[in-house]
Amino acid sequence: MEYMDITSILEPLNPAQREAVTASPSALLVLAGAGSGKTRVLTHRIAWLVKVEQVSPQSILAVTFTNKAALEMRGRIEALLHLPTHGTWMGTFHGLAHRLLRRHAREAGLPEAFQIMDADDQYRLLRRLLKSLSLDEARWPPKQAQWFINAQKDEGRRAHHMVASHDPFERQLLRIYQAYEELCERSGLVDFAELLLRAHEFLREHADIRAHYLKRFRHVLVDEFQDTNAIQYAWLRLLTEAQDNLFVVGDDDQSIYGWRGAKVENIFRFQKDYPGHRLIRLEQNYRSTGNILSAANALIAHNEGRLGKTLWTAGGAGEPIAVYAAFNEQDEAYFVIERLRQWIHEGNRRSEAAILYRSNAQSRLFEEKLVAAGIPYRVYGGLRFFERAEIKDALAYLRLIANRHDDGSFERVVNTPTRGIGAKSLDTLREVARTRRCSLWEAASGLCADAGTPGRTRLLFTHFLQLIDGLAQETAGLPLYEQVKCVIEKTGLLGHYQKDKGEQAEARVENLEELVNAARLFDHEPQEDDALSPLTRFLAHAALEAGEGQADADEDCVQLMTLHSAKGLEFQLVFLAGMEEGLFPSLQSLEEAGRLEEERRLCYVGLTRAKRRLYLTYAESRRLYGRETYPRSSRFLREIPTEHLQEVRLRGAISGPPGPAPTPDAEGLSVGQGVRHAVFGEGIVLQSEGAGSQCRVQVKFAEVGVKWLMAGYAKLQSI
DNA sequence: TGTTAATAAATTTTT
DNA sequence: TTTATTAACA
Repeated sequence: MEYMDITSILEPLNPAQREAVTASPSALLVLAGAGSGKTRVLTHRIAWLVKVEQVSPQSILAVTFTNKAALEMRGRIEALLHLPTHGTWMGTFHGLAHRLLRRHAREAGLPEAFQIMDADDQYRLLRRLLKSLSLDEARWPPKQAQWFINAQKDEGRRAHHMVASHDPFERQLLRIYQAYEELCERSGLVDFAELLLRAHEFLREHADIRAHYLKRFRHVLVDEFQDTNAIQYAWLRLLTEAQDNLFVVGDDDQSIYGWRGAKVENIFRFQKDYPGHRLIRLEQNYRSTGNILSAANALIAHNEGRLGKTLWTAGGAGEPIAVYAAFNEQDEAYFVIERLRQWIHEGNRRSEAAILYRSNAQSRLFEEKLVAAGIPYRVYGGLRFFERAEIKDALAYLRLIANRHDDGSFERVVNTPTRGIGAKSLDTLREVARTRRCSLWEAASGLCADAGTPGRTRLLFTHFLQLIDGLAQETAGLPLYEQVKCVIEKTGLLGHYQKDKGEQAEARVENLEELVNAARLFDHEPQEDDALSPLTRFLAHAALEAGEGQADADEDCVQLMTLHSAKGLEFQLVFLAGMEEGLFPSLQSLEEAGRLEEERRLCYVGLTRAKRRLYLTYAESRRLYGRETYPRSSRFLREIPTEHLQEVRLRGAISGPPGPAPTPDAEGLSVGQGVRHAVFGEGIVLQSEGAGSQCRVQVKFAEVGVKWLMAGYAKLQSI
């Protein structure tokens, strides 16, 4: 019987995969190309450890980036082992850090009832904070402060670690960071980056507890290693002192989240920090045709400093990649829809076709045309369930019940539905809270007790406070879904949306009902975490797993998504739309050298999503932000050898040599192009207007900023 | 308090 | 062009 199990673990593997799965103890880096069976290696490795090496599932720590990946891994391992895996710490970095912090809240310096803020909560908190610091939002955009703070935390830097910069702007940001930390501390709030940072600091500073986990986790496995940021890497270092138990899988060519703090360099650091490591490359691809792979290989070869990897397939070359030069974006969408129609007509599944694009804004036209053609489709991205306004309102009430001092939640619902508590009352309330350095809840209690407060204000606040206190008492012993139900009814939230006759109101009511349902299902899930109340667990779940984007996943429909969200997926038929300079690679990525390489990796990801048929399309003219632009075709098209491409011509006529010809406009200038000016120096063309002698171009110069120039006079030199 | 007009901005996104 | 946010208004 044992023997059979080993067969099922090893048989589906190729030699390289088998080598990785059965490797004896040592740090191991698996460089897994797109479609080379990365997840399979990871899951089979775990199965191997448990079945053959007799490692207890409890001593395995497996980390992924998304909940989806974690779920998939768990499912596949259970299928492989015929065993439940609940004893295994398997989850996202954030999920596991959260688990650690809940377990050791006191040692980590957190209140037992600490709450997790999602990005939106964090943004709102910062907006309030900036206001309370009397900083002008226009000069200090909350988004920028948020970005700054998260970037620091991702690097493991606390405000007090940082030396005040000479740059006054950064100095102010640092002050904001400082104030933000204090505010979070005071209100028991933890943002996403804080989960990781706090867990790291806590493990670092508590040698005894660290020793416990070091002993426990005999094996640490990491998926998508190229996406780890500095603090995640430091975290892994702490947990793998033994040096021989870290198994990471990743692909430097698929690192596309550098802008979010991910460090491909971690792969190189790994090689230095774990000198005894082994490196295994998975280069056999089971997904795409030979043409697609050769194109992808050729494209990515334009990047420097790669670890190097060449995908190959045992299958045939397949069809060439089709390139279509559309007149404009309308024509492009029209072309794609026609080909989709054909595909469906041939009896293929719609869900096996995907339209991929660089930016979300591009989806609109495809959607319009798909609607007109009556083809069902699904757009990925956008608001997820737990991010919807009405759901966040309901959760805010629940959070207030769990923790009265959660000011963000207080502000969110104190006047939702309207209770006559307007901006003025809130201003006084905030003022009281600030001077007394207390929470809004305490400030409101204070106002109610103070005889000097105007009667109306006092009445309204008393009402609100009683509502929350009352709800907390009433729902105390109830099952979770009853609690949720009670809250959305008694607070008037449900009634508020039921009365509303707006377009979205009906959907909102449905969503609130769905929330009750989600709570019911959640309560039935096996309880992994010890002493936590169901409500606390549910709130954490809502923040950490925001849910799916759209519900109608079961219908067979065409998939629309950005290149980023396509990572990890595969489709028989792929359209890569908008292959234009300035769009893809995006304009802003042209300004920094490293970012162009990331765009190229993104293109590599896009190409390797296709299993059988791939279309690359671009428009010779595109309306962008209400202006007509005449972009050049993407350099990425030109980086693919023409032997793998075939230009598509509508209306039959077959053209001469395959491959896209660059299409400069009359002046030889196009958006995104680098230029040199005799006086202003080097810059990038942002847009152009008019034609012939009237042609004007807008150029962003490195030194003198953005300028409009007459193309005829400026004597711009292409670079 | 909710609506409307004006204004500004405009990649990529998971946790 | 669309979208979001904000200030002014009824």
